[in-house]
Amino acid sequence: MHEQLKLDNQLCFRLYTASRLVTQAYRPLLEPLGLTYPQYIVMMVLWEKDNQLVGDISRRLMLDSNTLTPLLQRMEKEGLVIRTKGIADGRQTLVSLTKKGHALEEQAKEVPSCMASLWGDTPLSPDEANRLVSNLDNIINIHKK
Amino acid sequence: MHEQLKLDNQLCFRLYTASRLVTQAYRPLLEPLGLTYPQYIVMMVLWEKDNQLVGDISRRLMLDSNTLTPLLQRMEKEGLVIRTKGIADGRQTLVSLTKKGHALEEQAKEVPSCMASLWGDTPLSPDEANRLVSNLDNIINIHKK
DNA sequence: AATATTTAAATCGTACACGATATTTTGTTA
DNA sequence: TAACAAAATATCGTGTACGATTTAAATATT
Repeated sequence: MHEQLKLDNQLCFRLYTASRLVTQAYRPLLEPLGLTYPQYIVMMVLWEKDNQLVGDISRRLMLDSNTLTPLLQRMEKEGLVIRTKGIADGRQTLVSLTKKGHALEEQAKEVPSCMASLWGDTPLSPDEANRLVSNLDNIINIHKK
Repeated sequence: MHEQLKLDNQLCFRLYTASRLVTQAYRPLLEPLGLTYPQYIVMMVLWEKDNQLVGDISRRLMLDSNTLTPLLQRMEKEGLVIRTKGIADGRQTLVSLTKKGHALEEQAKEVPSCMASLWGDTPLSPDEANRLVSNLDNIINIHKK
């Protein structure tokens, strides 16, 4: 047996699992808002700044149009956003919040603290958390195109 | 704007992105083996110990049968594993490596070091790496059922 | 200006994830 | 022991991910 091929020695498996489990933990909080996790992060991008191009969202979330376009189409069908063809540049698509999409921010503002409370008894000090975040940022930067 | 709703303050988004990007980095290494990343971790489980039940793999990878069954069926179609009904307990399904599946370990043993070399110039000391792993394990344990 | 190249999204096909439900077999209980 | 509850997979439907290709519009070249 090749030692390096052991699952327990794999950082990637831990990332994969941690990501899945944390995303699952969001589900009961997001379901009342009618959002999936990917939809939630799109909304966060738009709540920060409305009227962004698909390309803006793409760069921010590091997701390509083959993922974003169908996702945004579903969100449009739900009445959360509107997609309009770019005026200056006809290739672009502008994504804007609807009134309903805007209003959702009020309900969503509770979500982060709810998640935080799930971690209440975690042995993860603020210092440790910062290090974790910066390590993840490093990993992301290594693999970013 | 609600500060906590900013994307940059979200640990989950970093986990999600890091996981996606690292998995993508595996692709060129796994493609020659004819494996996807989820298939690769199933193979790792079976290389460690052959002849395991779907339930064993399920507990190990924390993936349910609704994910594993189709995945294993595809792997069976590729000739990597065989699925046989349990003898003692007829509800169970035993997953075994084929000769081809066994043989693949030889080629796969290069994968971890190839991945490691991608991280060659990473400012991530062994100590830091250990801490990262243990933080991820904490996160996983918090959300494990 | 006509053609070629690049760019921004969209489309398509395949493979996960996962909630919900169904199926089959085993264990339990009245 | 017949009816029932529990367990192990499997199936189904929806929503991502992502490589590959296509489409349409803008820019660069000749």
